[in-house]
Order: sequence, then C-alpha cells, then structure tokens
Amino acid sequence: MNILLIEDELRVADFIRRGLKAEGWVVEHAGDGETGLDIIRDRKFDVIILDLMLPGISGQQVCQKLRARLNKTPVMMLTALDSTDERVSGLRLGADDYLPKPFDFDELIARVSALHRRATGYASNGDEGKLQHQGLVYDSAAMVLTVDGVVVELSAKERELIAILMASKNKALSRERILNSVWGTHEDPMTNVVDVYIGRLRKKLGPYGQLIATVRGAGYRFG
Amino acid sequence: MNILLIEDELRVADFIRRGLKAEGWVVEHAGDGETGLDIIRDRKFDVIILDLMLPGISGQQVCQKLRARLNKTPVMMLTALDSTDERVSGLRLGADDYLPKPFDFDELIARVSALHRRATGYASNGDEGKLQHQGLVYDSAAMVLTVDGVVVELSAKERELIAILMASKNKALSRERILNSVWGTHEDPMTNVVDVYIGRLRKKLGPYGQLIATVRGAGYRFG
DNA sequence: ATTGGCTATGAATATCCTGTTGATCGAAGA
DNA sequence: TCTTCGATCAACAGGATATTCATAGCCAAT
Repeated sequence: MNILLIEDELRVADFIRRGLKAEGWVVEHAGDGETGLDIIRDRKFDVIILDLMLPGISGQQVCQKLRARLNKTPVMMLTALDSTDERVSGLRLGADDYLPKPFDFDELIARVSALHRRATGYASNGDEGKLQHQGLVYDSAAMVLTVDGVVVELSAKERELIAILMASKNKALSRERILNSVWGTHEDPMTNVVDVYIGRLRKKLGPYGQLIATVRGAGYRFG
Repeated sequence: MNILLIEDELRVADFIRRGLKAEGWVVEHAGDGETGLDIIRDRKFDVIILDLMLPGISGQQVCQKLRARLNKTPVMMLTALDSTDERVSGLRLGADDYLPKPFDFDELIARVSALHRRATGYASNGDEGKLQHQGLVYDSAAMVLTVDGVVVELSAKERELIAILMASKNKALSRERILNSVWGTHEDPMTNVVDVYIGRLRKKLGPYGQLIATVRGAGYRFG
C-alpha cells in the first residue's frame, strides 16, 4: 500500500511514518500542502493522510483542490482541534475520515486500512477481507496467514506479497507490478527483492509453496 | 501486442514503457505528435497510448488526423487535465478510452488490454480474455495454455505466438506479421525463428498441432 | 548509549532454460 | 525432375531464476 503523508511537524511525521512502515506500507512525506499537491499530480496513492494545520495552504484547502481535480484518493484528516465543527467541515470538503490528535496508533492503522478496503471495494460480505485457496487462508484484517490451520508468522512485506498474490489468483503478475504494489517503487527494476521474497514465501507455505508458479519471462502466478 | 506510446515527458514515457514491457508487450515510443503519425503511417499497432499535452500538434489533433486517415487503431488518451470537458471532447475526436493522470498502473494495463480485447473480438462472455478452439484454451491473464484440460508449459515467445495465432483464427498470417507482433522487429526477414517456433508449438499442442496449417508462400493459419 | 535480534535489501553464485542460428533433410509445386 | 520452400535438429550463448550470504537499518530492552 502506498501512502502520502502531508504533515509539517517533522517529529510527528517521522513517528507516523515509522509506524506505517512497520505495517509494510510505503510512505511518502510532504512537508506542506503545495508539495503534497505537486506529488499527487504525478503519482497515485492508495490513501492520503493529511494534517489540518499546515504552513501555507491549509489541509482543508488541499483536500478541496484535490477533489476539484476529480482525484478520488481516500483522505484521512488529522487535527489537533477537537471541535466537531472542524470535523464536519472537513468531511464536507471531501475528506473520507477524520482522526483527532492525539490518537491511538492502532486506531490510525485500522482506519487507514478500512479506508483502503472501502476504496478498493473489498467483498463486504461475511468473509470480510479473507482470501482463501485450498488449505491456505489469509485474513487481511487480522493480517494472519494460516496454512492448514496453523498460523505462520510473516513479515510485513511477506504479508503484502501473499495478499496481492492471492487477491489476483490465476493471474500472472509481472515483477514490476508486484514491485509497484508492494514496494511502491516506480524505478530501479534491477533489484531482485521480489525473487528473494517469493523464495521465502514458498518456503513458508510448505506444501502449498508450489502454488506460486513462476511464469518464465513474465513473472509469477498464484493458484 | 504492439503498442505505440506518444508522450513527450521522458520520465513518464519511460515509466510507462517499462511497465508495459513487463507485461510482455512491445512498445514503440514517439516524443511528439508528428513523429507518432509518421510511425503509424508505416506500421500497424494494436493500441496507441496518446498523451493529450504534446509539443507541436496536440493529442486531440493527432487523434483526429489518425481517424481522418481511416485508421481504426484503438486509442487510449492520457491527460493531466482535470475537467470532464476534455474527456468528452477527447472521446468525440475518436479516442476509445480515456485515463486521467495520475493513474494507477494496474488500471492502465487493465484498460489497455480491454481495448485490445474489444478490437480483436475476444470472447466477451464470462471467459474474459480466454481464447478457445476445441480442446485448446489459452488464458491470456493467467498466461496458461491448456490442451484437453492439461496445462502445457510454454516459453514467453511461444505464449505470444499461440496468442496471436488463436486471436486471428482462420486468417493467414505472414511471417513478417508474426515477426512484427511477437519479436517486434520489422526488418531482417532472413531468419527462420518463426518456423522453429511454429514447429515447437505444433509439438506441444499434440493432436491439435495440425490446427496450425502452413500456407505455402504466405505464412501460417490457425483454425 | 549499547546490545541483540530481526527485517529488508543488494550482491554473488550457480543452475537451468530460452532464443537463435545454420545446416540438413523432406515435401510440394512447376 | 528440378527447384524452392518449409520442417527439423543440434548446439551454443546469453538470459532468467533460485538461492545463499553479507550488510545495513531499525526497534526494543537493557
């Protein structure tokens, strides 16, 4: 998942960024609204976390301009102000969710994933965010992978990788595509991280490892 | 699949080109509209990706001229402009689809394949993107060929070859045409790679191998 | 601060497979 | 029959993938 964080206070920004990275997410940081808008012009993010109090143009204005550009990226607003007025006006300007500071980090993460899930139109039936294939179950809400009922510990990147693989069952995915989704890098295709991680996953999946097939000259396929 | 990308910004062009290549597609790049039109005059593409903002003649004009030449190649328009007006006028000028920047790469790929599928008359029923003929099924999303229900391993070039053959069922394809589509080379016809690969494919298709008929002096025909 | 454990990443290696060529053999048409 | 075009084969070089290792960074606990 790719996240853009627009926050001027460096300490706070750093704190948030680290927490999100620990989730295996890729975080880009902008110190003010203009910079943020510039970045959004070229690249697409899954979620934008936007501080309300910014030097220069305010968070509200950023949000407004974003929507004026017909950009529908989910926006999570952060603010130190506790008044409900702010909240209401924020939502009216196109924010999708709102979190008052100080906040619980787990809550931020939960809400951000919720935003993302909503935006990507996950199945909203009973199997909320569960991906299954044979004895393999990945619960994206709990972020737990189960192999034949046994929980397998995964690192953040490994989780993201298995998630995207299982989500696109029976579809060949190019390395580039995986790199984009999991690592968020749009350049430097001369790395073999993907291969390394595929290897690790295969090992951890045990007998199901062979479900990840390599499509020579193309990438990998799950299923 | 052969794609012509008309985009002036080198960074963007490079980014797009890499991603498309990773999908196994052959990409030709033109830095401006005139160059693009020149290239189209000589060669045939499956899809044209066209930036709206170009130095010299605009993307809209390119599209218009293209259609004036009775060229029906599907056109995918890209633009940084936010207003919907642009979209409408773009489509009116003959573009087949439209994607506002910034876009999600997966979406670009999905849309481009959709365009291609529509143009080549792939099965538009539930078997989205599957080519079938008797016991032979090629799933272009999974990149898997099935012979009577049995998966057959193919190399990258073999996959492309069977795809183009099956997509142009009952049509004779010249070696040059195949060379152009699969190998992306439009010169040097004094190689027999095509013959070699046809041979390999025939072998792998087993009983269906004879579906690939050779049209003496012309090329090959599937069906 | 320092330490230890863990993750992420890049590099190096080894292995396997594909792509390509040129030669030779066979088949079809004049 | 002769000629031309296509089929097939073997072999090589380069490319792609798997796997392992070493390093760097991060976090938590001391």
